[in-house]
Amino acid sequence: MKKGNYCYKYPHPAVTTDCVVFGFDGHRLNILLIERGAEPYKGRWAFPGGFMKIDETAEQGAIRELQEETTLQLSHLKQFGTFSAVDRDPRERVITIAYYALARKSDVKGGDDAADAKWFPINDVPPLAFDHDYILRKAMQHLKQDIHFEPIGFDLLDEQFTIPELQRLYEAILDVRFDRRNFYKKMLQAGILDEVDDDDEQIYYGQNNEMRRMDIGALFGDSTPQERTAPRRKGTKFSFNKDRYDKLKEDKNFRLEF
Amino acid sequence: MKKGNYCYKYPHPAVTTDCVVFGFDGHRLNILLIERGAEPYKGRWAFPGGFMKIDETAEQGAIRELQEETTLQLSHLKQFGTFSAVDRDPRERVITIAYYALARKSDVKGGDDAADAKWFPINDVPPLAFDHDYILRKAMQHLKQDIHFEPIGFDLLDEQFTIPELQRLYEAILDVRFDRRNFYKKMLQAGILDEVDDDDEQIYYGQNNEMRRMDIGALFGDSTPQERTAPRRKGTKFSFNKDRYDKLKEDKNFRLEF
DNA sequence: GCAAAAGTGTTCTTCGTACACCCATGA
DNA sequence: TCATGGGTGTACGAAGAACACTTTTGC
Repeated sequence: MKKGNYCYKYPHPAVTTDCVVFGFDGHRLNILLIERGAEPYKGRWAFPGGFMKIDETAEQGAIRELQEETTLQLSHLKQFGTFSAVDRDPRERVITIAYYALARKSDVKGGDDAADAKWFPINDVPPLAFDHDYILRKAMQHLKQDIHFEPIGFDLLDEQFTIPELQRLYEAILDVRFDRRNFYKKMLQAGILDEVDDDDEQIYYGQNNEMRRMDIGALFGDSTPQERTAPRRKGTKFSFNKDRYDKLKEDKNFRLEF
Repeated sequence: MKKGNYCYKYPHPAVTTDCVVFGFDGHRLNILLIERGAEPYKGRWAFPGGFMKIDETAEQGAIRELQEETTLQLSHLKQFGTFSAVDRDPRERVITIAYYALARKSDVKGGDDAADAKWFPINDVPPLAFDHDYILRKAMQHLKQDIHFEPIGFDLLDEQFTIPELQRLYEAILDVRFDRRNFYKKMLQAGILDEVDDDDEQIYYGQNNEMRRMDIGALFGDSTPQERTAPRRKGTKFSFNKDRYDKLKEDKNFRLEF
């Protein structure tokens, strides 16, 4: 007979949520960790998370804990596993429902209030509390799997990004190298990126000559992107056109794959 | 203050496991359901499952409940989600960790002891208890996703199977049609199937003439499959060579995709 | 002006897709 | 003998992989 105010006929485990927050610094994939201030594992780093309340869903709990501990307000959490090893918490039986989330650099600004929250490059993570090392490996596996087939990478970049930035992101997550030229081709031909007109500098457009045809956009019925007649400037920004992606995915059995 | 013998400072949800068992009858995908004998949802059908014990992992609990309720002994359970809607069980707060499992016809034999367990074609499922309709949709999504890239389909067929059987399975799960000839080619060229020599009848081998070259197997260094000189007999059986699959997957970044 | 990164195009090969015929089996 | 399903080959086109050169930018 244990003490406490909430009693049950059979033993109940405690239920927590944990959230693996990924970020991208332009070159490496990072995760956001919290330094534990209390036992067990005091002083070790762990994922933001905590006990689920009895009147909230696990996802609501994860969002709440994330906000409380890091001030980050993220809504697109992806549940990737529930971990239930019997001895994973020395205090009592605790199972944890794990999510991952993707944060933009712009999300993070101002999030530094949380003094004990810190970003770590994915390849340089300290030993974590509980079974969080294991959970991290699983999170990475799921992120790799998911980004392979869904355009979630854009959630790690700012609204506007360059193709090389995007490539570095994919390379960091999947731990592979792509040929720059093939990456360009694939991304642009996919037809889900909008070129952002940098208002100051339109000099380069319509300037040049020799009708260098590019069949990008020839596929789209209604939308008629500007035909390129000159090379893009260095550092040309693009944005992800989610509407068009959704439409393509629906219409054709289109799939952007990496 | 609730009554009971196990008391906690904060409220704890109950934790159950549920297992969506898929089977294949040669033409359609089926799932195994249990008729509930008690309230709530008495008389409705539900997935085998039940409360997780305090000293077992969720997976162990799912395996145990499955065995108890259906006599099926399956070990390759795949966790695909944890469901935590606040009102999903009218009795108390219950979250459920959901798995799916794949059963062979040979597994099922003798499993009929469980009088209240019954197979239902996936397209003809009665209204289910709790949120199990929703969970079933999620299970299907995950099965489709998984079979796309992992050779789990073989776990639904007997050890030996014909290519058309395999094709019907894929078609049933993915709800698509494949061209028979292309399906043969893809499967055989993948190099993960062993042709089973039907001991009675080797008549057809080495019999015929005109050196019909097939480059199947030319890729494998050590293993040297018999070169085909005559067409296979109708109903030729194959088996899945997991070792070779694992090796291919490792060596090359090989991936069997559907 | 030099190094590092950005931007572009072409060729070859691979793979998916579409498609036609013969054989075996059983009603 | 006819219908149904099983087993095999071929040809075309799309997409991925390999690959070189020019331009821009910042030290």
